[in-house]
Amino acid sequence: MTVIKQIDFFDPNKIALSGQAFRIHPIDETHTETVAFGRYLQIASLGNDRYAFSCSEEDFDKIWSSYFDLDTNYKSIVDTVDSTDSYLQSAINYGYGIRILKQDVFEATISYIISQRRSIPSITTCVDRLSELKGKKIVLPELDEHFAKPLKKEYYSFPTYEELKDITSDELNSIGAGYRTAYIMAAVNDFMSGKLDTAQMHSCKDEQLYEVLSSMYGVGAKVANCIMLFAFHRTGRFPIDVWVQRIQDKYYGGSFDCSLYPDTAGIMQQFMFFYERLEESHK
DNA sequence: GTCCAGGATCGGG
DNA sequence: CCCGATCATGGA
Repeated sequence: MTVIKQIDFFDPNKIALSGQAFRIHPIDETHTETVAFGRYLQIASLGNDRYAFSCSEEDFDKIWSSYFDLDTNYKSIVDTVDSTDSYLQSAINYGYGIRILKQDVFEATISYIISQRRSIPSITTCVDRLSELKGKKIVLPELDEHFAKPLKKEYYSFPTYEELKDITSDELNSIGAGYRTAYIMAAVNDFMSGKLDTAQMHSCKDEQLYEVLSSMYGVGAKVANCIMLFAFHRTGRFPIDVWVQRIQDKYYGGSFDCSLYPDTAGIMQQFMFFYERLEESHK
C-alpha cells in the first residue's frame, strides 16, 4: 500500500534529525522511517514536494496526517518571525521543512523522562531496548519500488502503560534506564491508576496541564514542556535544555523573549535547537 | 581513561 | 527563593 501526496514545508529527514522524537530515522538521502502508534511507516521523497507513504489512504488520513501536523500552515508561521532577528532567520532557513510532531502522550512522557541528562543517541538506544523488551513485534507494510530497505530486521511498538504495569526495577535497569528507573515506575503507576488521564489532559489549559505534568516524580520544567510541545502540541511552550540555554546565552543575552511568539515559541525553539546542534556537528 | 548528555531531586542557606 | 551536590550510563 502506497499513498502519494504533495506537501508543502515538509522535510522528513530534517524532522528525524531534529531530536523531537527518538524512533524516526533517515535511511538515506530520500528515505525516512519511523515507528509510531504501533506501526512502521516509511516515507520516500520523490522531489517537487511529492512524497510516498507506505500506508493506506485510511491510515494516512487517520494517523499520519495528524502525526506530522500536515494541516498547519508553517509558511505563515515562519513569516511572522522578527526580520531583525538574524539568528532566528538563519535557523528557520536552515530548518525549512521541520514540523512539530504530535506524538503519543505515554510514549513521549516516558521517552522524555528517559532523556534527562543523556545524549540523543543514548536515548534512542534506551527507548529501543524498552520497546524490544515490552512492546509488540510489528508486521512491516508492503514496500513497493518507491521505498528502501528498512534499517533493521525487526521493529517493536513502544509499550503501552498496560504493557508496562508489571515491569520490574531489574528490567528497567537492564535496558539502561539508570537512576530514572523509579521515575518510570511512578509514571506507569500514574497512568494505570487514572491519576493521569490522556483525554482529560488534552482538555486542560496550558497552565493546568503544566501543573499536572510537573507534579509527576522525575518530571521537571524541561520535560513537562517537552511533553506539552511534542505530544499535546502546545506550541507556545519553550523547553530549555542545555543547548537552548547555550543559544540564549550566545545570541539573546541570556534569555529569549517568548512573548514575541505566544503561540509559536516552541516551534521557534525547535528551529534553533536543530540549527545549533547540527552546526556544532559540522565543526 | 575523560567528558558530557533535550535535568530533577533533595537539603541547606 | 536560590544554590550545589548527586544521580547511572551510553557514546564520543
